[in-house]
Amino acid sequence: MDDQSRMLQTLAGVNLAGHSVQGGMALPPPHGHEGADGDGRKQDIGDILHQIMTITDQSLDEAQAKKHALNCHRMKPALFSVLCEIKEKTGLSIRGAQEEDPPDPQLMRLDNMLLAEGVSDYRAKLTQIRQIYHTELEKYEQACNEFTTHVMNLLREQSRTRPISPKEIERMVGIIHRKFSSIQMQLKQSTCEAVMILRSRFLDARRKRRNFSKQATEILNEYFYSHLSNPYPSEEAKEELAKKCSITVSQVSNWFGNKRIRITRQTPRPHQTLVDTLRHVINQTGGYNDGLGGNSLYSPHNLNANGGWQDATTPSSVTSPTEGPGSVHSDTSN
DNA sequence: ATAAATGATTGACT
DNA sequence: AGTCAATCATTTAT
Repeated sequence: MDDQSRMLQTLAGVNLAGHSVQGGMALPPPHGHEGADGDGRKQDIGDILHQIMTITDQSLDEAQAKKHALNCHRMKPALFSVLCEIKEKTGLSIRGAQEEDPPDPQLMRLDNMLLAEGVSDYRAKLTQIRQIYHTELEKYEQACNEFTTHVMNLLREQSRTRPISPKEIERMVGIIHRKFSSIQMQLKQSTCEAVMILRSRFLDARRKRRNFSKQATEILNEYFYSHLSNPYPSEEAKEELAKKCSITVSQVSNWFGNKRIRITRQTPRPHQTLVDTLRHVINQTGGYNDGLGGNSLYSPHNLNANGGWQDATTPSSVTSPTEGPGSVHSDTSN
C-alpha cells in the first residue's frame, strides 16, 4: 500500500519532469517549438487549458471566415448537394478516427485509483478536468468537421476554374485530419499531464507540513511543561489548545504525542543529556511555571526512564483525565 | 551540504 | 479510542 503510493509518486514525478505520458496510449510528442525539455510542463493546469482554448478559438475563427465567404457565394446551393455525399464519406471517417480512444485507458486507470482513494477534493478537481476535456474534444470535432467541409467546398468550387482532381481533394482532407488529430493529441496529452500534476500534488500534500507558529508552539509548550506530571490533556483541553493555536485537535494530539516521546527519548544529539535538553528547551522558551505545585520543572525522576508518566504515581495536583470521545487521526485542514 | 528539529503517518498494544 | 514507538518527509539551523 505504502509502496504503491510511493511508486505512484515516483511515477508522477518522472512524468512531470521527464517526457510525455506513456500509458495506455502511445502519445507522440507534440509537434512543435519547444526544443528543450519541458517548458510547457512547468505551466500549470490553467495555462495548459487556456492554451488549448486559444488554439480552438483560432481554428473556429478561421473556419468562420471561410464559412462567411462561402455563404456569400452564388454557387453555394449547387455545391452543397455535391458536398453532402462527400460529407457522408469523410464524416464517417472523422468520427471513426475520433471515437477510437477518447475513453483513454490511462484516464480510466487514474479514475479507478481516484475512486479507490476516495478523496473528495481530488475527485472534484479531476471531474472538472475531465469535463473540460470532453468539452474541448467536442469543440475540436465540430471545428474539424466544419473546416473540412468548407475547405472542400472551396476546392470543389475552384475545380471549375482550375484542374483539381478528386484525389487531390481527398489528399487535402487527409492533411486536415492529420493536422486536427495532432492537435487532439496535444489536448489529450495536456489533460493527462494535468491529471498527473493534480495527483502528484495530492500525494505531496499528504506529507507536506508547516511548522506551527512560534506563538502556537509557545502555548503548547506552556501547557506541556505546566502539566509535566501528567501531560495528557483531556479532550476539552485539547480543543481549547487547538482553538488558541489555530490548529486542529488532531494536531494537538500529534504534538503531545511527539512531545512526550521526544522529551523522554534518548536521542537528543549524541552528547547531550536529557537534562541538558530540557534546560535548552526552557532557555529557549523562557521557562514555564508549573501551574500546579511550581515544583518539578522537568526533574528527570518525574519521567521514569521508560517513559511512563502513568507509572510515576504523581501526587494529586492532576486534573482528572476526563477523556472524552473523538480525536481522529490525520487532519489536514489548512 | 549536512544535521537537527518537527509535524504527520503507521502499526501494535491495551 | 488513545497512546507509544518507529519512521517518513519536510523545514530549519549549522
